[in-house]
Amino acid sequence: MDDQERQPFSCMMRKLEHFARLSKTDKQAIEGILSAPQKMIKANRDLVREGDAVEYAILLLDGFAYRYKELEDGRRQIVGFFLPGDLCDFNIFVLEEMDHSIATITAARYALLSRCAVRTLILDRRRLMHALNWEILVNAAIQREWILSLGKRSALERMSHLFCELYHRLEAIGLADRMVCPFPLTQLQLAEVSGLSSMHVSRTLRQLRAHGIIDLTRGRLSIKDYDALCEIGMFNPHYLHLDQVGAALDAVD
Amino acid sequence: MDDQERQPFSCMMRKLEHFARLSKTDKQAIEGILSAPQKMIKANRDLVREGDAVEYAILLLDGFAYRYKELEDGRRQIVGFFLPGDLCDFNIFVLEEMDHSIATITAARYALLSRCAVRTLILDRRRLMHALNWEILVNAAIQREWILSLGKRSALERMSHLFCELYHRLEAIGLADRMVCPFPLTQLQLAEVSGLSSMHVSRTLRQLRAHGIIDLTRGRLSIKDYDALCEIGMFNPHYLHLDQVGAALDAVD
DNA sequence: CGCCCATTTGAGTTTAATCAAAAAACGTGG
DNA sequence: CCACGTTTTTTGATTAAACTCAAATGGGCG
Repeated sequence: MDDQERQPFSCMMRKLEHFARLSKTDKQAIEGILSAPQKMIKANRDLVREGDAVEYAILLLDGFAYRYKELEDGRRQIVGFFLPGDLCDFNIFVLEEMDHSIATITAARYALLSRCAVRTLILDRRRLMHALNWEILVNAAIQREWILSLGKRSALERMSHLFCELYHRLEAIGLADRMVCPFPLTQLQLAEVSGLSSMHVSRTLRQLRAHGIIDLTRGRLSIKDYDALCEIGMFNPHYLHLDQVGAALDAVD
Repeated sequence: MDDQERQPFSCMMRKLEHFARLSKTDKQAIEGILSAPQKMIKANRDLVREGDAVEYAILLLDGFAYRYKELEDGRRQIVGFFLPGDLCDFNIFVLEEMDHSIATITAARYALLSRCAVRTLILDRRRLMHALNWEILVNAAIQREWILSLGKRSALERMSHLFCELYHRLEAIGLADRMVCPFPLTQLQLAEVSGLSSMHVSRTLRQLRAHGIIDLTRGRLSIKDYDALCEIGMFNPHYLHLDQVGAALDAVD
């Protein structure tokens, strides 16, 4: 939350470069979004609420956020994360109304992209469209993996898998290094992701800590035993498709 | 599984027309896919296996299928359904390898679409691309709803919600009418969708039956008390976005 | 008809939820 | 920098939902 302030788009570019090698012009196109109005928002605020009209795509510049859905009786479930550099699904072209809400975890900075801005970005720059399509597919893969977790993994497995996923995603945008990454979720939020009660999250974390596998304090996750964590969570990073480094495509305009 | 055999593409068209009104040329473009090789497959067979190279998009012409993922120890979870008219996510353009498998529930007929065929379909026909984009978003919304179900709904709520979802999706392709629809899933498959054991599925079905809410026999689901089913499942069809009938767009080429 | 698969049922167990309360950490204003 | 209130985390005891194991029943198909 401090480093990338200076290079506001580095997260997005770093991520997209896992999917396609970007040319100078591509990068300039992304930087061009800088002209869009940038906004700040505090932690624990709704960015978008279910039922809102969809007029802009949100590009998260820094901070953590999440999508969530609620049942009538107030039970709520986090259905996805939103990390720096993530472009909230650009359903702006098709859907009129949000069917879920987005809230911040930390204070955040974001840009609102008009339909026009997104259109320019993807129509003019084929490679960018390719990279963004890739991202959509990866997001779908992440959702499938969450369904698998919720359906079949135990509490311990589920949380281990989640730590692995988020570590990899953060590493891909340069926010994780040497098995340490920011991790600003409260245990209540961890409970809302994992479908567990917050008390059970606490107990489960204790187990992972007791076995010397992770250390999670003051908003930082430190993975002490990555192999064990992967094994418990049955984590295989392949579905994130972050290992391509866009090597197949060259970056000449 | 009998009616639509005669009009092989009606399901896909019916579905897409919920998203955009299609012109004659659009429909011809879809019918043009008929030239692609059509294949038959028996019930309970893998159509695509995790790790397979992605060379074709699959268009299911009739029959039911599902996507699933497995853990190393064999636990498996259904992560999505695939109904007549569904075009399996055309990741053909970006991903090289399947990260999940697809299997049939019933005997099925399908077409394999080459990259080229899909490209023609969506590049030439803007409205079709629009409709297909819409479908991708609806699929993402369905996945979010599943995550909510698995995370927060009880066994009874979860199954009720699933019945509502599938009824609506089947109705949208003309396979459901008067609260009756085909429902060829075994209880074991229902268990693999809902994250429950098959025994618990059986008990939960008994409850729904006992309250006179549904009747599920010999592959047919009959919803006796739709309002009660919706209320139990906290189902709101809005997220399926099937209520537009593409009215906003006219269908002139 | 008989075999195999799917479904049902029961009993006992396990996992995770709930309820309740204490302890720790955090943020803010004095 | 400390005291205060708030939020978050931890812990224990109890309960409930769903699982497992086991066995019986039922249906469909060759």
